[in-house]
Amino acid sequence: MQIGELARSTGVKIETIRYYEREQLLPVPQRTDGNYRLYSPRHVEQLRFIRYCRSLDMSLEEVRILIGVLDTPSGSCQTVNALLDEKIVEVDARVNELHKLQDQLRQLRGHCQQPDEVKTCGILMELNRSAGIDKAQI
Amino acid sequence: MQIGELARSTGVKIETIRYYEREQLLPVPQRTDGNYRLYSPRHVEQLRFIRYCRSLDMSLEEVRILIGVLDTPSGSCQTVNALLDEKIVEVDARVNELHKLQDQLRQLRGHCQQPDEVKTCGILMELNRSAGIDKAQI
DNA sequence: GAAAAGCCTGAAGTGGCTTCAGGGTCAAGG
DNA sequence: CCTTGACCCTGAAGCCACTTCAGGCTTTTC
Repeated sequence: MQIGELARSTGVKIETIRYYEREQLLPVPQRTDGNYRLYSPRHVEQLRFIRYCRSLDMSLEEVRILIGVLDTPSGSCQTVNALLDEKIVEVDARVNELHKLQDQLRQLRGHCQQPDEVKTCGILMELNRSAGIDKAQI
Repeated sequence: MQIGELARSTGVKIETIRYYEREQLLPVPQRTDGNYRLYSPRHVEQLRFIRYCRSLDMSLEEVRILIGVLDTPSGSCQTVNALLDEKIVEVDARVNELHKLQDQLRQLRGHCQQPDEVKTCGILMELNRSAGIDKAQI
């Protein structure tokens, strides 16, 4: 299968596939006489694995580590556990941050009910006020 | 006040301040005879404004727009409202995504209770399985 | 007068891609 | 046989919001 079909069947852009190869996340594929890349089912599998990990918010470096772990089946899976635990903590923290952000944004939006002149706009006044006291809050 | 003091009093790195100047988010400051930047209280205010907007997840481009709006006090604040509404939608969407992600990560973590060999690790098996059926889910 | 602290510039690096410029290859149709 | 169009190739640059680095000047302190 060549790169276009791999791209279609995984929903990953051609450029991204080539990028993963450069980054050594995908094994170097065979080539045709015309220098086209030729992929095996193994590549499809690995590309899906990468994208699934990415959808779990893992960095490419983390995916690289996981692939390394997968390639040494007799080792311990400690690394995997640690990585996942850390990720869970990170995501929880980010969710908390975003919840606070939601509150702030909605509160800010409440300051301007009807469009008005800039100089009397409640949002802009509030933005400036908050920026001023920001340091005190922290 | 020179750049170091501005940095200390706002908690923004010196390099970041210079970067904002290059990006035209901060007005060009005066200089001393020795070519050191000299900032006024106006700069402190504007820098705080920028950082507060950034803490609300706005891009520098959006901050640039807001600063532009602030500089024309007689205009309408429609832009501000629109920008904020859009931001609220974005953040809500991101929170929903992250909630799903939390579920997935915790479920995945549940597959490995005690550290074991890679080849029998529930997490890695699950990761591979999920990657495989991922397309079907979507 | 020398060391240390502070400041300057321009360029390059970060991550995870995307886009661009300028080509080569291959199958189908005229 | 030739051309058109779909498909593929490479290397370099662009994106965002900074950060880091290399190499050098200025000011303060001892």
